[in-house]
Amino acid sequence: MNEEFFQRTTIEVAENLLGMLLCRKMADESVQRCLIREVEVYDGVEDKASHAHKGKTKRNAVMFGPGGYWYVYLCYGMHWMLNLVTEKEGYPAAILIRGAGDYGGPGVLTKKLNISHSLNAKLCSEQSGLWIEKNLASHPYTTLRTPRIGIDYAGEWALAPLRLKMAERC
DNA sequence: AGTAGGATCGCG
DNA sequence: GCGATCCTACTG
Repeated sequence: MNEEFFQRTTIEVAENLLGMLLCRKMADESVQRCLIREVEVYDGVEDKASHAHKGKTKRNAVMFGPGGYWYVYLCYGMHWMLNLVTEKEGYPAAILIRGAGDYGGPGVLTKKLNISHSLNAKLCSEQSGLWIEKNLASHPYTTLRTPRIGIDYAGEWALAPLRLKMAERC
C-alpha cells in the first residue's frame, strides 16, 4: 500500500481496510496474516473520543502526521492499541484495529502479534515488520456500522456509527 | 511532585 | 460487574 491509499478520508480507508490482511513478521521470521474484521474511525479534532481532540501532545503527535504510519499506545495500563494513521500531514486521524483473524479485541490482537510501543510512529510497510496487504482470496461480506466501544464520555460522538465490522452476507 | 482517568480483558 | 495496572497529561 502506498501513501495514496492511506491519505484519503478516514472513513474511506476504514471501509477498504475491512477484508484486507494485517501482516506481521514474527520473531522467528515467519509471517502471520490476519483478516481485518473490525475497525474504529477517529477522525479530526472535533471528535471528542479522539486523542486529537485535546490538541497535539507527545503521545498523539503521530496522528497529526501523514497517513501510513502506526500509532501505538498503552491503554488501561496494560493493553497496547494498534492504530493506522490516515489523512494528510496536519489533519489528525487514525483507525483503531479492533479485530483481525481469530483475535477479538484490540488488546488481545496486539498481544498475539507481539505489537507494542516499539512500533509506534513506524511506517506501515514490510520493512517495519507490520504492514497491510490486499486479500486475494476474499469472501463476500457486508459492512455493519455501530457506535464505538468504551467512549461513553464523548457525548454525541459516542453515538456516531464509526465502528465498522465485517458481517457474513446472508 | 502528585494525581485522575482511560479507544480493555477475563473472570465471576 | 469489577479489579488489575501504568502511562500520559494536567494541576499547583
